[in-house]
Amino acid sequence: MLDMKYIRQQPDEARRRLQARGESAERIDELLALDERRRALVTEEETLKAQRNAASKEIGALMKAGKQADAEARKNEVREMGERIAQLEQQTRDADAAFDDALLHLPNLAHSSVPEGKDAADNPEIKTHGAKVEFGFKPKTHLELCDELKLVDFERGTKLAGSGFLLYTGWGARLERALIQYLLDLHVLEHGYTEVSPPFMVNAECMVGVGQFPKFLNQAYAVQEGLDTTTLGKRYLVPTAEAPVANMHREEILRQDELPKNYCAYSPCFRAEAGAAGLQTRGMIRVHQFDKVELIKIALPQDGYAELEKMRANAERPLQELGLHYRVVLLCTGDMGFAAAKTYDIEVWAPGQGSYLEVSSVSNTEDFQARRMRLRYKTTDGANHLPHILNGSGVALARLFVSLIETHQQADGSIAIPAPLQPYLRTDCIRR
RNA sequence: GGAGAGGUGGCCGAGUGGUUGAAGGCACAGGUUUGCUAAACCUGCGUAGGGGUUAAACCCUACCGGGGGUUCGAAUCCCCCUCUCUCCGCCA
Repeated sequence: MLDMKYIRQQPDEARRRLQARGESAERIDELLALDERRRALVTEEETLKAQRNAASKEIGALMKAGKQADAEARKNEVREMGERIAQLEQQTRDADAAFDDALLHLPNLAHSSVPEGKDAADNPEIKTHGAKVEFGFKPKTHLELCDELKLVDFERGTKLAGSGFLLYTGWGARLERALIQYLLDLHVLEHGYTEVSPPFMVNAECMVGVGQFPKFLNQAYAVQEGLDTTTLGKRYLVPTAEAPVANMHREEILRQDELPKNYCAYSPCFRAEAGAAGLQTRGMIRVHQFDKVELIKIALPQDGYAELEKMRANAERPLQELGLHYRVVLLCTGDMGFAAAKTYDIEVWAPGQGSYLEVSSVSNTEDFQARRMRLRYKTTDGANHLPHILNGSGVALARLFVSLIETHQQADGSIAIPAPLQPYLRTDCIRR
């Protein structure tokens, strides 16, 4: 959620920055109009309330003094005032709702270091690590490897839950589990994050807090208890651990010396991908459920961008250790997610696909999410401020799995396991 | 699912219709005393919105889980909802 004071004070700048994100600048003017209407109603309502409060106090004094007749006369006056106030209250409520709805639908504005651009084609590549693997043989795709080594049973995954759901089997299941454990250990033991294991469902408030709702409600899986339709929408399967973890301190006031908070969490991620084009019935690139280890930071505003760089380095680390080739791109204004002010995407090379796969998105949302969830911190002199909230995948698993097996496949069809993973998998090679 | 208890400021905890935004305590900030630390004492200290100011000061409104109602006036009375806790049942 954007700062309305900023929009009121710098409307031209807000218009320009919103436009850079591919949104219509008119939305600022709509918002300003709604804000003005809202404030006019509030002012009128509060003036009347002040009069009523004063009159009520007088009535109390009159009654105490025994002047019943005078008190009754005043009561009649005030009663009429009450009717007008009730009308205004209703109008204010409606105006507030319209204003809030408009504000909640506006995306975050980009940080000044973010390049302007229209879409992914305008994202500058800022770094590459390693090089595309060369094979002395024709490399297989992850689909072939999964079939031959029986790592994933795509048909049965579909049988169990429908297309876009995976059934890992044998070494595939063990590899998935090993990767989760490896990633958690890396971030917790070596990068100093505090591990949390959150609920895999959250309420709607959490979804609003991180910016998933109201705009992307159709992307979520809404849960219902049995056939009781009144419970539909009370909870949603998490699209990412960011939803529960970033909201851990929602509506709290943290002490400045508690920051930064660094959290790391594993969760499965559920995404309906409504309307997404090209959802493959086979393959692991785009699915409705995948595993992910997520990093979350709550930081002082002045530290937000330094923490973003740290987090990006933390997210890159496992790719380096696993011997994977990847690149980092800086998302341009037109390609960023709704809540982000600045985002790095980390894309890992998948030789069988002949393309880079996004395995991590590392963002600073600045105070956008904090304002939505009313999360603040108190400085030592007692002032409340909004912290920066950062999130980053560290990393997404299904695609990491693809890159890993495609990269480390060998001529005989087996897969070499990189050293850091061997203790978790208790083997150095997966073969039939 | 059944029965009961309860949601008050950063925390604990008083408060059953009229200067109660809310006693008291803790925590926190500033100060005094003091070899240091500690202790004691004094002072300050909720959140949000609107108005106001160069900025403050200041003024107003709302908020005691949420929403309605009664009333001139509600933390306080009534109704609904919600969440938490305890016991029972069921269950991984």
